[in-house]
Amino acid sequence: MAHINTTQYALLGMLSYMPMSGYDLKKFIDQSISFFWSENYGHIYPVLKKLEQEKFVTKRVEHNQGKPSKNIYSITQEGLSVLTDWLAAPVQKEIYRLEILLKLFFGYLTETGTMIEKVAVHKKTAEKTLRELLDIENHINTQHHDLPKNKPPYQLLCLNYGKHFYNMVIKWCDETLGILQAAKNNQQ
Amino acid sequence: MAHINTTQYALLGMLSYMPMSGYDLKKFIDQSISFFWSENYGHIYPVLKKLEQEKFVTKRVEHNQGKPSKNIYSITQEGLSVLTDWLAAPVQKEIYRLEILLKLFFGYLTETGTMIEKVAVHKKTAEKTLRELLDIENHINTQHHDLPKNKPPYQLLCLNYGKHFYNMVIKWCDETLGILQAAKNNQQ
DNA sequence: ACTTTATTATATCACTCTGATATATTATAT
DNA sequence: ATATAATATATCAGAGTGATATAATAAAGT
Repeated sequence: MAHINTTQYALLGMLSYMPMSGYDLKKFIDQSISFFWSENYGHIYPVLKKLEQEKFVTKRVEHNQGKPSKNIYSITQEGLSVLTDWLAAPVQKEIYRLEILLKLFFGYLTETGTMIEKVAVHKKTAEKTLRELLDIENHINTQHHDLPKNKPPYQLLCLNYGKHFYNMVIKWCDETLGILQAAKNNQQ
Repeated sequence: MAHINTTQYALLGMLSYMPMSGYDLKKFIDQSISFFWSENYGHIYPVLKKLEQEKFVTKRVEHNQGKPSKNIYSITQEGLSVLTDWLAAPVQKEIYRLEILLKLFFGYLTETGTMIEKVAVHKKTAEKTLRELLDIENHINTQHHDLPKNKPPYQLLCLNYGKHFYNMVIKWCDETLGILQAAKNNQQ
């Protein structure tokens, strides 16, 4: 067997905020947790169907003028229960597959300049994502939404991970670029 | 279509070091790049078969006394060529799926103590991996293997990423645990 | 008026990758 | 003599990715 299906819990968690369609879920995920989690239609729709069969969500059809109809899913008591069970269960082994590092590991097979370019692009991407995260943080901080009293600011804790992560990536890129550039200068 | 098959390049890259069997490849990967890359038998064997059909590797059977026979794969000139082409190609979009953050994001649905435990375990795991990385670094530094002159120390650059990453994770865990503990004390 | 393009919405498919299990051989420990 | 561990390959169900197909309506360009 593969990993347990984590997508179902991601969807249930998002539906605990509010009832949504598959299309809404994708948009919501992309706009809130995309820096550490992603889902795609090819998985969302079949998983929603499965969750409905298991009675963890209920479906109703919403007819909209000016837009196609959509299937709105709501989480059930049973769904909320399996979601909180999952929250308490141990985290599965995290799998990292960092293609940038795989290329760098085999860097000796190619020109130093090729690797410099890869790392430079990686840095640019990290800087862009960091700016987006800071925008989100700003957005959360300026809107005075009533956070539940005495509950930790979970969204900000996640965001803080992103800030730490991308700052670290930028720092590593700078260090690495320095070493690569020095080696390249030495070659000439 | 899904992502392009990156496993084939990981295997070709490893075979550029020396000819190996599928079993050897798995061991080699687990012992060298497991902190940023993983492969498993269920993928290694079919990909090796495909690489052989495409003439990017050749197979010979090695009969060993005391051990089962094994299929030793060697990279061909053509294989080396597609490998270096891949090195020069842009890095695919990196996909992050951090289950620990997904749980934390939905933390408001459960007890603060549950989330404290998750983050504490995460910290312990990071500390253990960091210690393993430092052992590998020590190992690389003490063995005086002749690094190619004027070539950047690519293995150490990758390792350095791991050190930055796990140190960052530990720092974030400490910050997060402080905030969660404060919130919990406030609840009582 | 007509066509193109963008957005909303769902479904499906080929392919990648994961983790478990099955099978077989030999070495080592009990 | 038996159990266990290590070596070695193969296979399978299921998770997850990204592309494409389909269809409805809105907006924009010609």
